[in-house]
Amino acid sequence: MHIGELSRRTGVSERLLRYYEKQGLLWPERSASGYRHYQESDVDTVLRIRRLLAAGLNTETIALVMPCVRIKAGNLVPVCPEVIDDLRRQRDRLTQAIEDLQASRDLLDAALAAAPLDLTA
Amino acid sequence: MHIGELSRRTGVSERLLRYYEKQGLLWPERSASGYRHYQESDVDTVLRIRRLLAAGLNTETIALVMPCVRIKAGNLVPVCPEVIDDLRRQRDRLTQAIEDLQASRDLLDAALAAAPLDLTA
DNA sequence: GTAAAGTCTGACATCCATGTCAGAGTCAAG
DNA sequence: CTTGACTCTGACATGGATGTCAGACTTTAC
Repeated sequence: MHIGELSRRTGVSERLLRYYEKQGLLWPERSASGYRHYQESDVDTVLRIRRLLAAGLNTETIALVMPCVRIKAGNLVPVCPEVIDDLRRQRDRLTQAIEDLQASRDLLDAALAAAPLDLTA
Repeated sequence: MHIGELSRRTGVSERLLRYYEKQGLLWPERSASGYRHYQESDVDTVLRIRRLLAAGLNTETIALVMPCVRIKAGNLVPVCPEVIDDLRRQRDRLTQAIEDLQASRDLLDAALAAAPLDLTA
């Protein structure tokens, strides 16, 4: 599909889709005339990118994990031995981020629990 | 304590402490001469702010939750019923982010598991 | 073959979280 | 008092994610 359709289907502007590509998060094929051509799976990829961004990761970090994610999804398995260390570090960073988010959520839960239950009573 | 000590104890620059105040995340008292005077509990507050920022929240959102958190910590309980919905939404967003990060981490784990174990052999 | 819609690149603009610096006032130790 | 460390405000700067616009080319529909 072309960029317009991907934009419509993901709700992400064409501008950003091109930006993500420049940051190494997407690698659409190009037609002879230069038009970007995306796979069906890119819809999912873009949504995943958006969630990771919303979770506080930057494009550089996301770029690190995307290729392996893709390869795993495509069942090509063993991949990029030279980035194994990067992956391990990334995994640890993800773990830290998860813990932080959980702590934050606990905080919110506590605040909600402290709120009056009879709001409109 | 003054801003310098708070900065040292939290590792957050004075510049940012003033910025957070301007964004409504901190409300230190002021001495007659205008010096900011922070509570012990502000050390914790600042660390919490940092975690929330790292988790992808912006200062505006954090400002929304901080009063409730503070009141909860201080046991003053009932607070801001009008932001309850915001808090719930925020919590759901965090849950979503957590799940996505976990999914990403699982993918990384799978990729790592598929990697050759005899890298240097 | 022409018009409309879609796409390309590249530039400029904005918002947010930060850094840095300057000039002026405050405080504490000698 | 004076000096040095600390603080205040305000301005300018930057990097990252994003918007918008312009000018040129491509594709599709008639």
